[in-house]
Amino acid sequence: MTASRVLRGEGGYSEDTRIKVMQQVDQLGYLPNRLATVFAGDQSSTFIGVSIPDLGNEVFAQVLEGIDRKLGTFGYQSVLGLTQHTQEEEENWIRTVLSWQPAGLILTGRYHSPRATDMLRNAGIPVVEIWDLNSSPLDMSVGINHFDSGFDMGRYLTSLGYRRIGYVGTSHDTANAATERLNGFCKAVEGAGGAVVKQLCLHDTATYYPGFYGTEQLLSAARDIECIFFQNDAMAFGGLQYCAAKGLRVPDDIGIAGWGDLPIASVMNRRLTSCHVPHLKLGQMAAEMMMGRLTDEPVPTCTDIGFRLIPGSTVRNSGV
Amino acid sequence: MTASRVLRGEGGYSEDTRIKVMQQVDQLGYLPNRLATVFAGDQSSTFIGVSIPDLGNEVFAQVLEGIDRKLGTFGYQSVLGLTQHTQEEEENWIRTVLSWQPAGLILTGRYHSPRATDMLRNAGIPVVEIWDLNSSPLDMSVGINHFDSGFDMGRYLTSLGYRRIGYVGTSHDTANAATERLNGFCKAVEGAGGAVVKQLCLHDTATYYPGFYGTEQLLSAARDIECIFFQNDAMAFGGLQYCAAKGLRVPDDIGIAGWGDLPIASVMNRRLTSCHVPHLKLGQMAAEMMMGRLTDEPVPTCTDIGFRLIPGSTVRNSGV
DNA sequence: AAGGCTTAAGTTACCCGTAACGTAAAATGG
DNA sequence: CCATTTTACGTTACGGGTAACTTAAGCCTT
Repeated sequence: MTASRVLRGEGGYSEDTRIKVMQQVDQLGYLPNRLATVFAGDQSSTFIGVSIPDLGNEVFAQVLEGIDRKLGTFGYQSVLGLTQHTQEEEENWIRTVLSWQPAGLILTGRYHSPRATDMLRNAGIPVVEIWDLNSSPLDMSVGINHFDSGFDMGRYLTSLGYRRIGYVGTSHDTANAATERLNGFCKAVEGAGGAVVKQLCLHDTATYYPGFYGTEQLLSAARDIECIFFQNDAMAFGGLQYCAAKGLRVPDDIGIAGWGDLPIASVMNRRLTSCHVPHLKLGQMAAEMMMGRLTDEPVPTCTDIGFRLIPGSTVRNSGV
Repeated sequence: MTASRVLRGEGGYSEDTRIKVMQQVDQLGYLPNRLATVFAGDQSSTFIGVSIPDLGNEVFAQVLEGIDRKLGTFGYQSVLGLTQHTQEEEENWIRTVLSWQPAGLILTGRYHSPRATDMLRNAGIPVVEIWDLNSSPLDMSVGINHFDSGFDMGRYLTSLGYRRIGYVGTSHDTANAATERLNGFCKAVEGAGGAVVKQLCLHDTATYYPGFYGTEQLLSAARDIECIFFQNDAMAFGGLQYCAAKGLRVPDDIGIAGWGDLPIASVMNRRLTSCHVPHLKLGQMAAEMMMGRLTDEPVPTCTDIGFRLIPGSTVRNSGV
């Protein structure tokens, strides 16, 4: 009992006792059971549940890295959940992870099942919704406005004279960030007198190879496409390679635009037209907002982390 | 009390009671506190601590994905630890995560601090050491023999006639997998009458851009290098781009070999000489071994997941 | 030297779910 | 119809750490 005092260093014991206790601790290899502390309700746990769609997407891997590193500096741990973009998996994961009394949750995306929303509200713990900026979040939110980023890309491409544009992405839940980007993109393109002639939504992962064969499908379905906007950079690289393999010159024969600005872009000889999002910073900010809330500091409810359009050289230089 | 029975469905209650209990559960939004169950010692937790060096490296992100998905199918959760390749961070993380009474641990690498080893032994829970195959593991191990994979690459490159070879990697703890690969590589090269003329170990992350400028450094220090072996594919891509930028033809002027076979390789017009490791499968296997041990099934102590040399076309075709 | 004060250490109760046991009522059986 | 079994539900105790309280010992003051 006195041992508990010694280990927490709260005082009320003599130096002799402290030494005796520490000797026993060393000798027995004693590790405190933090479960008991949390269970007793004396303090909250140092778990933060973090749900991420998948790690095959480098972007989310970096967000998670940012989160976990920042949490680590505060002595907190991430409990991971890969929810594969589905609300159902997210709901199940939330139920499970809440039963472990986490100190808070960080969730990717703004759309949750009704039951999930209920549980989150009842849990009474901080929740940060990331990725998709949510102006009326459950609690806190950090991310970017995907609609706007798609819109900006659409405006940029049409400003270069592109009118007949294609889209290659993947389909998962309809209400996700990529769909918002596509919506913003279409709005800008159509507003400028262009047309998104074909939208291809593959039932596959949003990675390199689907980008490759998706481009093939798109171009065989609509030969007169002048430019393709991809769901992300990985798919755009796949498209770029398809063009190279088929002898299509980029940007002379066709324009290519991605989204997300993968690290590999930094060493490519040709800069991919894309949209940069500070992934690592996004993750760190999410963790900081969480920690701020847990330490009762004033925390902004909503943080727009911002994006930056990268003109690149895989689209033509200026209007025709 | 009867409620506990109803929720666990263990029987011994009437249908009327069941309905009444479930109504209350729905109404109150009751979620069981699994902490209490574990704490009472009636069952073990469903946490598995997973330590990974970093997620900037796509390879480890995929390993983690494999682990977490597989654990998820068994109703287990990963508690993440990014240990940045250092034993000290690993030890601290182990101490913390053990205090949460995890059901088991999955650790990257075979080298742990003495205290960490003590804690792991005393914890009395399953431990899987991944990545670096460990023939005498603490408990279980799954991975590949990195020395052998480096050796194979060295033998392959010398078989093509390369004699003056360079290496570009990063330095972290000396005793890690990349170092083992380099050791195997050097042994093979020297055994075949070649020489690893310069080994560059950058104090940076093992990613694209360090591969780019590392190549510059290496080539300016040793101009007569015929071929470069990189710590991983990301660095090799950086090297490839450096060569392209400087007008060095690959493989005519210089050979380039990476390691790890990144997904992006699948769409490159030129196949990077590399070594394929089934990352996702490695992670899944680690999770399966863990679950097997937890359900008292017989589990192999050591699983060699295997690698496959990819000849690629960034080195010359055959001996000079 | 008696009374008050400080410090060190021990005791009790609680957190929540469940194993183990207890009990009352209903069902079964001879 | 009473004895026995079964069913349904209640009670108690426990796990490990700690807040709150109690006790014992040491110290000082007048």
